[in-house]
Parts: sequence; structure tokens; C-alpha cells
Amino acid sequence: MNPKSPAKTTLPPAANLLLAALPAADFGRLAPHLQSIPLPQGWALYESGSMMRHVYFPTVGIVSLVTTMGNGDVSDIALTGNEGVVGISLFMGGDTTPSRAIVRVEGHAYRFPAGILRQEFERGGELQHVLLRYTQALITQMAQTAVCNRHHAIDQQLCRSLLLILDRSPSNAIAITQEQLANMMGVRREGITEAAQHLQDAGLIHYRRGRITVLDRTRLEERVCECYGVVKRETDRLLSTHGTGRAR
Amino acid sequence: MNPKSPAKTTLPPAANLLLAALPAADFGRLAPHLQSIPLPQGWALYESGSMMRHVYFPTVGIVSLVTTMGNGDVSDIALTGNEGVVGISLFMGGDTTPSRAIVRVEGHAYRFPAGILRQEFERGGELQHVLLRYTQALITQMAQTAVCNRHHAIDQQLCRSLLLILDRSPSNAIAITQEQLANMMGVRREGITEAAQHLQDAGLIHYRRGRITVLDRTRLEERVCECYGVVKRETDRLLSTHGTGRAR
DNA sequence: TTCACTGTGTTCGCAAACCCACAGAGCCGC
DNA sequence: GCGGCTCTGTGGGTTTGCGAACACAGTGAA
Repeated sequence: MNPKSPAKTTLPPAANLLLAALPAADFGRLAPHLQSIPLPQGWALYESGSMMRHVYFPTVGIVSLVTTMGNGDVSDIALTGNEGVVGISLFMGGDTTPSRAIVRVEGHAYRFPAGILRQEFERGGELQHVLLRYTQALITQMAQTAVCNRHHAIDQQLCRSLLLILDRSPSNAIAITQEQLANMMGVRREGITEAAQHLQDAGLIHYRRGRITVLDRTRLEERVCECYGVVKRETDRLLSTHGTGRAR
Repeated sequence: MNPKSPAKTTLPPAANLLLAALPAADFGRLAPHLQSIPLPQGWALYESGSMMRHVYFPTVGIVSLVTTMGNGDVSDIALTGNEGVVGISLFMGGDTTPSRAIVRVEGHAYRFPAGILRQEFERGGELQHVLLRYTQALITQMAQTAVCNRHHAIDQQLCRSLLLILDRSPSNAIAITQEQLANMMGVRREGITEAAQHLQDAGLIHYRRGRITVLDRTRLEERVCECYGVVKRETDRLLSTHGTGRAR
């Protein structure tokens, strides 16, 4: 299931928003080291506690940060698409984390060798600012996930998950099974079946065998808990290129 | 409820572990700007969305990062004592966060004006490394909180909260009411009453009117869910001064 | 066409927490 | 030593989600 050997790209279209936000000079130093690789469904970009060798900037697809309990229970704690980066502990200084990173929706990513990225990070330029601001957005997402797990019903959380996925998808058709959704949300598959039925009965979505189509995004947003909006606003704020007035 | 005007300290005993981990040269540049202030119970170091003017390094006491929902429900998402710092979004680049920071157990902290700390952070030296590594420990704590909220019973979560507090307390007597604990954990007060009775019946703790005494820490650690250990190990790893070989 | 497999629908009982309401019990000041 | 307040104990009824087991349908390969 490992991705095939990297195909080096000369000057990619930078479909990753973080890379796209870099000034030409900063990006120029990174470009020679870019590798474009596929992200096949289910692939683990890194395992719990393992030393990271690369940092990944997704362009298409969705990668989840997952915490696994001793008894095998899992929950996604955050979700990253082309707006972010996977492997923050490399530049945060830990080199490893207790969580795993798993491809939930297949796609592609650019990746850098760990040393290259860290070296560039240490320069303290715009790359550092962009990565740290993204990390703060990630923190917000995790915090909101924690309270959402505590306080909100599965129905609402399903809306949240669907919207988070939709925001990172090219179309309104999502290739994912209820079983996988249940895994992401850390609940039983039956709970998802029931919640999805509610949404389908209400005409918000349509699903069949591993494919969910969002029919009415507006009403989905009406039904979702506030957690979605909080995270979205904060992410937009932090990652808008017109930041807090820092030099660019 | 605001703290009184700052009393400037010349060379504090650095009872905050992050400050203590700094080389003399780095600490020397910061020392003139140190202000020691009290942290009274219930005080909000910063509110949701408000611009931060200071960064706080607790020496005694406990500060919680809290997310408040629209309907008033609250949950702590992380907890900081003298091993950490409050106000990470200042150096992460966001300047504000959607969460609040509240003093759960009264104490003291050193604080810096925002500009001073950010300027020192931008130097890219050991202070930056220390702060980023702490931030990663914080991320681990938040991630584990999220899955713990999802999968574990109140009894176990109570054990976790008590141990987290105990780790940051000078004695094994904790001054906190069940109502406050319930707020921290985002559950009903009655749920805490019941869980605390179990622990008291088992002889692990003793409590009376706003004071909980831990009688048998070992057995508390046997009963707690794995989340506590995961966070503790990771925090110790990241904040040990014998880090990952970065220059000191 | 047949067969195996995967994904979805459904059921029943059970346990954990929740909501609400109120009772008692320690603590304080006057 | 008497209110008044805060903190803790308790009960009943309800809801949500879990566990396990099973039926059935769409899909694709032999």
C-alpha cells in the first residue's frame, strides 16, 4: 500500500494553500526538494511514536490525525486537506507524536525531507509564520473536537464531519462508507446509519454503498452544531494571506 | 477581581520550568521585563477572542484553557501549571483564540508584555524551541482530552483530572469543589458526586466541602484511563532539558 | 450465473449520563 | 446559637449511545 517512488516536480501549481501563500523567494528555495506522491486510501503517513522522515502538504484528499486507544478504539482528532500540512511535530521540535496520520480520502501531496523543511523553518521567515499559524488553526480544531465529543449528539457531529470533508473535496460527492465515518467520529457504525437516515429523509444528503452526496449544503449548515463555524472562522482568519500585519 | 499592579522582580527563582530551562543568556534578556502577579481563583487571564497583552508563566496554581459553547456549556480542553505557559497564540501568530484561560487553583505567575516575548521568540533561540515544544505537549493533551471525552466513563476521567491537578499542586490536598470539577470536565455536578463517592469508598481520596485529599495516589493511577499516562510521558519527553539534540 | 464479500438496515436489551427537584449537612457571620 | 449560604447526597424518569446478532442488497470476480 506504500506510495510509489516519488516523481520530482519542477515548479508545481502549488495547489496547497500554505505553499501558495509563500513569497516567491521562500518558495523558490523549497521547490527543488518537492516530491509529488499519491495518497492512497488508508495509508498511514506516520505511525504513533515513529520518527518522521517527511512533511506532507496535501493538494487533494483528506488526511486525519488519529488517536488510538489501548483497546483499539479510535477517534479522529483533526482533519487536514489542501489548507494544511501533516507532520507538525517535525518543526515543533518533538519529531514524533503519539497519534497517527491516515489518509481518509485518497489524493495527492507534496512532501519534503524532514531536514530540508526544518532548516527552512529555522530561518524564521514567512514559512515559519505560515506553519505556526496553521498549527494554531489545528489547535482550534482539536479543542472544538474535544467539546463537541462531550456535548453534541451524533446527528450534529455527522453534519460537522460531512461539512469538514466537503470543504476539502472537489465535488459534493464524497467517497466514504458509513463504517469509515463511524471510525472517524469514534462511534458505532449503527449510530451513523441512523443519523445518516435522518439526513437523507430530510433531503439533505443521498447515499448508497460508499458514496455520500450532499444535496443541500445550506440546510446542512443550519443543522450543524456551532463547532463547525467556530473552527471555520478561526481557520479562515489565521490562514488568510492578509494576516495580522506581519511582514510578507 | 483583577490582579494588583505588578511587582517587578529582579532575578526570580524561576519556579516555572520553561523559564528555568533557558540558558542564562536568554533568561538574562527576559529578566528585566518579568512581572510577578497573583492568580486569584476564577480570574480570566484572557477572554475568548480578545487581544492578548501578556504571556503568563505560572509558578504556582493551575490555569485551564476553556471552550464555552453558545448555550453556556463549558469544558476544559487543557490545563497548565508551572510546567507551561498561557497565551501561546501570541507567538503562534494568531494574537487571539476562541477559548478562554481561567484560574482553577489560585497561585502566582510571571508575565511578559506581548511585544517583548514575541521579539525574543523571533530571535529563534532556545526560548523559541522551548515554547514550541511545550505547545506540542499541549496539543497532545488536547488530543487525548478529545478521545477521553468520547470513550471513557466519568469515574476514569475524574481520576485523570485529579492526577493532572495533583501533578501541579504542592500538597495532596486540593482546594476545589465538586461543582468546579464538574465544570472542568464538562459534566453534571451529580456525576462528580457519584464518581467521587466511588473513589472515597475505595479509600483513594477523602473530601469534604471544597477540599479533596488524595490518600492513595498509586491506586488512583491504577484506576485512571491510559490518557493520563500518554500525556504525562509525552510531556516529560518534550520538556526534559535533554531534548532531541538541538543546540542549547 | 453463481458466489463471496462488502455495505447498509433493523432489532432488543442494557448501561451511562442527563434533567429536575429537593433534602440534608457543614460552615460562616452576626 | 441562629439564620443564611454553600456544598453534597439522593431519587425518579428520560434519553442517548453501546453491544451483539442477523437480514438483506448491491457489486464484482470466477
